[in-house]
This record gives sequence, C-alpha cells and structure tokens, in this order.
Amino acid sequence: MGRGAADKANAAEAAEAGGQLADVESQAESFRRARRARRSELVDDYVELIADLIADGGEARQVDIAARLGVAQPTVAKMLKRLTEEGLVTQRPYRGVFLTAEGQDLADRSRRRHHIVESFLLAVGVDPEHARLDTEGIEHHVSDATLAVFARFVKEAGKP
Amino acid sequence: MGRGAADKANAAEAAEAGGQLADVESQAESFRRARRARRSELVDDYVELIADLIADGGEARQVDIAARLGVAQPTVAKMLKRLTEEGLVTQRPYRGVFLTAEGQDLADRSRRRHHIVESFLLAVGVDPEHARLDTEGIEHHVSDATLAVFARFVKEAGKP
DNA sequence: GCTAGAATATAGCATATGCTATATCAAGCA
DNA sequence: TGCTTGATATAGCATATGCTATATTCTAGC
Ligand SMILES: [Mn+2]
Ligand SMILES: [Mn+2]
Ligand SMILES: [Mn+2]
Ligand SMILES: [Mn+2]
Repeated sequence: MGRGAADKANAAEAAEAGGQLADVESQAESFRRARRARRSELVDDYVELIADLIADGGEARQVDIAARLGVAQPTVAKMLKRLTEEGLVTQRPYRGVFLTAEGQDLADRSRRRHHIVESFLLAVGVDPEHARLDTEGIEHHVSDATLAVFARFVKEAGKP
Repeated sequence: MGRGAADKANAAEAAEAGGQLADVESQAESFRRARRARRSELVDDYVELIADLIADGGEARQVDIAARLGVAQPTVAKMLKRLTEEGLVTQRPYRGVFLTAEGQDLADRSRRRHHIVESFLLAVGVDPEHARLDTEGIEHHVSDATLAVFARFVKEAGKP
C-alpha cells in the first residue's frame, strides 16, 4: 500500500460518491481491441490502395503507393515484403505488385467498409472533405455490428 | 520505366476507363492525418483515464491505470514519464499521478469527445456494448466538424 | 522501530513503423 | 548494342510502444 492520511480521506470520500467507472475488464478489452485494430489498419489500407491502383491504372507501383500514402518508398518496400510473407500480395522483383485471392478478398471487404463509413458520414450531414479525411481513420475501428447500422442508415436516408 | 507490352496495354486500357481515384495529395493528407491521430490517441486515453480515476476514486495509481488499459505496469510508468515531460501530469515518486492544468484541460476535452461519440452511436441505433467498444478507437479520428454534426444529431434525437 | 508485502522504478529486450542514403536493376532509346 | 534514367532493393538508423525480470521504496501493522 502507501498513501497519506489526506489522500486516504480523499479516496474514501470519492469512493463513496463514485463508482461511475465501467468494469475494469470491459474497459481493458476496449483498449485491447483498439490496439489490435491499430495493428491491422496499415495492412487494410495497403491492400485497399493496391486494389484501387490496379483497378484504376492497371498496375500498382511502389512509387505511386508511397505518394498516395504520403510515405517514402523504402517504407512501402518493407511493408510489401511483410504483405508477401502474409500471403496477401505477390511481387516480381523490380516489377509491380499483385494481390493474391486472399489479398483481393481483404481489399474488397476493406473497400466496402470504407465506402459505407464515408457514405454514412455524408448521410448524417458531415461535409465531404471532413467525411473523406475522418473516414480514413474511423473505418478501422468500426465493428461489423456498427457497420450494419451505418449501412441501414444510408439506405434509409436514400429513400425518404 | 519498366514494364512489358501486355502490362503497358493493360495500363493504357485501364487509364482510359479509370480516373476514379482521388487526388494524390488529398489522399496522402488523409493518411498523414490518420497517422498523426494515432500518435496522439495514447496520450488522450491516458489523461482521460487518469481524470476519471481521480474523479471516481480520489487517486490515479499505476496499477489501476495498467489494469484498465490492459497493459503491464512498466508500460504505464514509461508513458507517465513522457506525459510528465510534456507537462500534462506531475508525479511524486512512489506516489500518485496528478494532472496539470493543461492535462486537466486535455482530459476534459477528450472526455467530452468520447461521450459525444458514444452517445451518437447509441442514438443512431448501435447496441450499447459495440458502441462502447468502437468508441474507444473511433473517437481519435473524429474531427471537430464531424463531432459538431454528431452532437447536433444526439440533441435532435433527444427531443422528437 | 522493524518488517512484509504492495507499488513503483529501472534494465534489457522485441516488434512495428518510419526515415535517409545508396546500390542495383530493367526498359526505352540513341 | 549499350547508356541513361527511373524504379526498386537494401543498409543503417530513429522513435514509439509493448513485454519480462528485477531492484527499490513506501506504508501498514506488529
Ligand atoms: Mn480505407
Ligand atoms: Mn484507412
Ligand atoms: Mn476516450
Ligand atoms: Mn480511446
């Protein structure tokens, strides 16, 4: 233990008044989930962007990926190596990047989620610029349950 | 340069059909903002949690912070050192953690934002458990503009 | 006052993500 | 056919965030 009499009095006082905090384990689980999402969001952004570049221009090059992510080319090279190890993309040295079936699947799901979140923000009244900016981060922390609610809201808003 | 005739043809073909992608700089800015938010979200979560612990129990102890964040105690000790350097908290060795005026201000704003986001998710129809879980991550990527829209939605939903 | 036990502090390590600088390679073109 | 040049690969480094193991310190209670 270890606290002075004044601290103890304060603690006791507040403890009587308090108890507003959520359950410790529930709260810890929220933070763990947020940290887990943070670890996978880079992967999601990469495969989604690669799919978009291929769809739009027929190829995904490191320089273009780097420019669109706002990072340096070696940063992209390192991440592509990781994505290759994880079986999401294939690389031919000095050639372009291609998505595996698994990578394409993840890209499709990421793109869909991204689109729903952005459409939802627009539907609820957020201006297009902030909707676009905020979605890039928000999308990675939206559970399937919440995504379903967003999708329904967008659909309802479409036909009033 | 460097690509085969087939690739070149594909690229040209897709380029004609394509052009759906957003502006490179705009997109890069979205990703930069998301990365910036990721860097500050830990700080926000810490000061908000410290404020809650003090409000609820009269003190904020490393062990309790660690338990609620779901991390080990040395992880908390290291972060508190950083928060102290940044002028957000004060520490007395082997004693509790206290918020500076600046830290308390950040905590208040973080708590307010957290509350608005969670209330909004509930108002739009997300179940309480997923609202609580998702908010922990989403809150850090909501701009002031979007937050204002959320707050207005909650207010409107309150009086139908 | 001593001491046991809880809390905090510190050391050392691992992983993820970013950077700059530089070497290597491949295509297109002279 | 080579050469130029743009793209990719690699090396080396920095920072942030986590961990385990262990030393240190404080306070409560005897
Ligand atoms: Mn996305
Ligand atoms: Mn994103
Ligand atoms: Mn919060
Ligand atoms: Mn949070």
